[in-house]
Amino acid sequence: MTLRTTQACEQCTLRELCLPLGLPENELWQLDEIVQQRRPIAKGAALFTMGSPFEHLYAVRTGALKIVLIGDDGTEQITGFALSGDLLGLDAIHDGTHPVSAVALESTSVCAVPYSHVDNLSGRLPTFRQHLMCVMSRGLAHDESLHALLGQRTAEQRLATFLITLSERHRARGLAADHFHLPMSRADIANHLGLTQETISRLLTQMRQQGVISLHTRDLKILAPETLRGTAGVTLDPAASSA
Amino acid sequence: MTLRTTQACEQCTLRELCLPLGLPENELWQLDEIVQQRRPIAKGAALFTMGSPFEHLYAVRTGALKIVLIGDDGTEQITGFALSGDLLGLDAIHDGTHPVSAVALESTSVCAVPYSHVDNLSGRLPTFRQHLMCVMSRGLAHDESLHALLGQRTAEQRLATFLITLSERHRARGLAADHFHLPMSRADIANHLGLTQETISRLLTQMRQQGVISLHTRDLKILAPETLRGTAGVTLDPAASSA
DNA sequence: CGAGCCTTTGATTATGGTCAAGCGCTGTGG
DNA sequence: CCACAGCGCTTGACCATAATCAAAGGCTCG
Repeated sequence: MTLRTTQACEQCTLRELCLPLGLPENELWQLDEIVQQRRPIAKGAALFTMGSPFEHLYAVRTGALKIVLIGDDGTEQITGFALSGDLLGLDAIHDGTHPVSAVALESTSVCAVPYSHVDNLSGRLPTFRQHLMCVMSRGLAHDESLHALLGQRTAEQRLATFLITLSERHRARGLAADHFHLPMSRADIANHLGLTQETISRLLTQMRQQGVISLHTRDLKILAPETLRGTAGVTLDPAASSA
Repeated sequence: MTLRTTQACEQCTLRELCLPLGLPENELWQLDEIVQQRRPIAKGAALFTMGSPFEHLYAVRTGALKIVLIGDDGTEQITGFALSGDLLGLDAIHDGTHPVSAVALESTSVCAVPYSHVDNLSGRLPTFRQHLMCVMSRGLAHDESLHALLGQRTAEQRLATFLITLSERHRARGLAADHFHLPMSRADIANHLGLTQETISRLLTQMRQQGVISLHTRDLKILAPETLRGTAGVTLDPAASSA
């Protein structure tokens, strides 16, 4: 299940996004030491499920996941989408149990880091500790922006903001910001934004007709980023989606 | 402006909620050493404002505040309410600037802790570091529940959940869970829940008529907690409101 | 090639928003 | 102590946005 590879953080293309950020060259090996690679998670399978014991932090290497919270009555809420470089599990530290599930939207590979080792490193390497605090802090700030998005914005503004945020996250990874693949379904987007599948579909059609985007199945091109930004109305911090 | 008092964490009634939690007796003085008391903040005044430089973490001693995020277009979103024992400013760590404002809802006093000292303590005292991580982690988990509340619930469910959450927070502070004062206006509640003042007013009237609550001005009694819990439908983690 | 899911589109409805007016605290100054 | 100003709250009438219900078309994968 868990297999070590020769893949080192030092060579990873995600160094600048992921945990290693801020660690001096000569300390990097200490992180490498404790990072475990996992075999890919199949589309639709869970990396971890709500209620399961918390042991590892995960960093997404390739692929994408949705973070899902299931309510007492069975309703699902997608609280975020994790892309490569994102860190998962930080919300589980406080009670040793995952409060959400993480489900792969496509074949996905992750690095796993035992949390006990993370805590240990935190005590020994100030820069690592500070970086970890920054990641969590950014998560909190991001959630506040999301709250504003759901609390104050129309369906159109939410969708526009969502697309821009995705675009920015691609840019941050050195990928094309104006042409990418949507790993999630319309229903997933709708759920995340507090809307319905039908509303998302109608809005996408409308944006297509207005020439703001081009979209075939899940292949998205942003044709008029400025227009999109205009309808969004607000800027949502493009940082860490979910924790 | 900043005055040290003889008030020690050791004697504080909030010890079990606040930063000292988890610190062994013989380490507590190290926290006392760096905590500063501030003169009370008047109703309507800000403890800090969005965009201002981040230097201190704050712990609410008495009173209550609303945490407000102001959008590019001037719209305000109240992302949470801070009660005694709550920690403020954790969302500012990542970029050295407060992403929100904190405005007193009534005369409020706080303890201020320079963040540089917090970081320093984190490095030296593992239990302190772990507690801090727990607080942030709980904040992240709480925000996920809030997302579900805004994304999936009706106006009535949101309000019921809000009242229950407030009630639980009072209970956690050793106060009456079924009879307390609402420090915020109807408009503030509405804004926080993504609704309007009028909707909140109508729902409160309805709950009053059904004998679920009694409410005169801002004096709230929960008469039928189980009924309220029933209409809420979901349980929202009553932990740290906002960070 | 077919089953099943995802997506689109249309018709209708409902929840909560908007606009508007009046009441009632609360606190201040005469 | 009372009067009045101002804000907060309530209530009503009407409206709009997005949900719901329904049906059909289009990928994807076995």
